[in-house]
Amino acid sequence: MNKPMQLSSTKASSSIYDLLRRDLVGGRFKAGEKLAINTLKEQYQVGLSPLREALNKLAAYGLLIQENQRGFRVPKLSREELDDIARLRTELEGMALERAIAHGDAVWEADLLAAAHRLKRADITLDKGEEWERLHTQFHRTLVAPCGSVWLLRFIEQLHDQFDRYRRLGPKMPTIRQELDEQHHELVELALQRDATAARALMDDHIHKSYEVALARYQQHA
Amino acid sequence: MNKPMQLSSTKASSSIYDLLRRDLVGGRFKAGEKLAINTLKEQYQVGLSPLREALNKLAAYGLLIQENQRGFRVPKLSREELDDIARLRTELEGMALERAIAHGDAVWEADLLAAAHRLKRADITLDKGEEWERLHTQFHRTLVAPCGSVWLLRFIEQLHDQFDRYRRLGPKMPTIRQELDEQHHELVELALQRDATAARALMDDHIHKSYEVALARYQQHA
DNA sequence: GTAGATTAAAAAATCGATTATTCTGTCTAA
DNA sequence: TTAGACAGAATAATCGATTTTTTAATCTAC
Repeated sequence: MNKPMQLSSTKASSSIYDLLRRDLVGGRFKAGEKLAINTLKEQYQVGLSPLREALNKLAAYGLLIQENQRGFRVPKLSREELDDIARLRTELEGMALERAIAHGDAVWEADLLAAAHRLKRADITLDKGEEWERLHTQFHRTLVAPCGSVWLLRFIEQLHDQFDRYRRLGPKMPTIRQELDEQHHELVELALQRDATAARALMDDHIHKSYEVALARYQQHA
Repeated sequence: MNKPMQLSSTKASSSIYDLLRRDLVGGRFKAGEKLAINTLKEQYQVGLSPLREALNKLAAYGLLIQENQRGFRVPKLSREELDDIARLRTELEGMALERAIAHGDAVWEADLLAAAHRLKRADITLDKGEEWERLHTQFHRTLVAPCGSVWLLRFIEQLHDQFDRYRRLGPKMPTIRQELDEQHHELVELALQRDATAARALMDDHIHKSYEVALARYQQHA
């Protein structure tokens, strides 16, 4: 009766999409680099059709540039774009956070505490980076989840991915990382207290600090 | 020396993407409808591969839903989503308009006047609908173009397409249409006067009026 | 009757091969 | 010496066929 209900799709095209997205956000490809489809085919062990379908989706999503008859390339990075992304994140995530605080219920409160806790644990146990990244994304997603706007959430997620292309250019910076981690917990507190104004202000600051990290890394070239 | 510089890509995948996007926004498919790929292949006279690549892009863009192993379907419409889209449009387009008014130069002013004029002419000459739609989209695009944020423009365009799925459910309504057309010209005036506050207020009202049209059409079923 | 199994038909996803386009290095003529 | 033309190699895009999965219809046991 309880069907297997596979969470991760068995579709080749979907799994290669997830892998490529992760690798593009994580910086395993150089910005501006041209993707050699045949090489990817071997590296990821998939056929041409599913691979191309995944690349097309990623291009529509903004993680790749598709050029007329010359394949796909990784978008370049630029100071201007980083500024743009950070500014929009501030606007949209602030908006979403206010709405989430207005509408979030008890289940949300519990989810939020859980997400923050898991994130802290992953940080303490010094788990490998990819897992921390997943939990970090999940935390921010949970924070704004009950904002009531599917489209707003969609745009925020897209901007997060774009932002992370910059943030993840360099290695960890323990000092600033700790500061940002503390803000995660303060965000939870303010959210539980339903202090939308203070929460939004803190979110602004949180994004600004992350922006400074990302900018520093970008300027150390890549 | 002057290369052909084909504006419309010769790529089958791209042209079928444009066609399908236009038809999805224009309501030539029923909401919730399942797309029969083989039928589409014949109707649009393209091969399977370019067609699938276009469908994948449209799914990533939000004009189609891709289900695990059962193809593509047209997203359902809902009152909640229409409200969501209209609200976000108000926020994002207002933001973009303010920034455009702050940064737009003399070229922008000229483009704006031209776009508004072309739109008015198309309306008077009662050109066929598709051309008016193109000019209308172009006008709104021009209005916010110099906002300085590539990502904001991208999101606004996406929301416009989504909004139009509702707005274009029914036939023209001449009375309200005229009112909206007048607002286009008032928007140009306020933009040229660099009155960001008034322009934003008018834009809010413009979107709200369009929303009422879209809502009425949605409620007359489809 | 009805729930569950079985199977045939339909449709989706993928593969392997073909075609079309772009890129690269070499050559020629001014 | 160098701009342009050309040919061959590399790569992208597309096609036709195959494989896999879902859907629908029928059957069987209770």
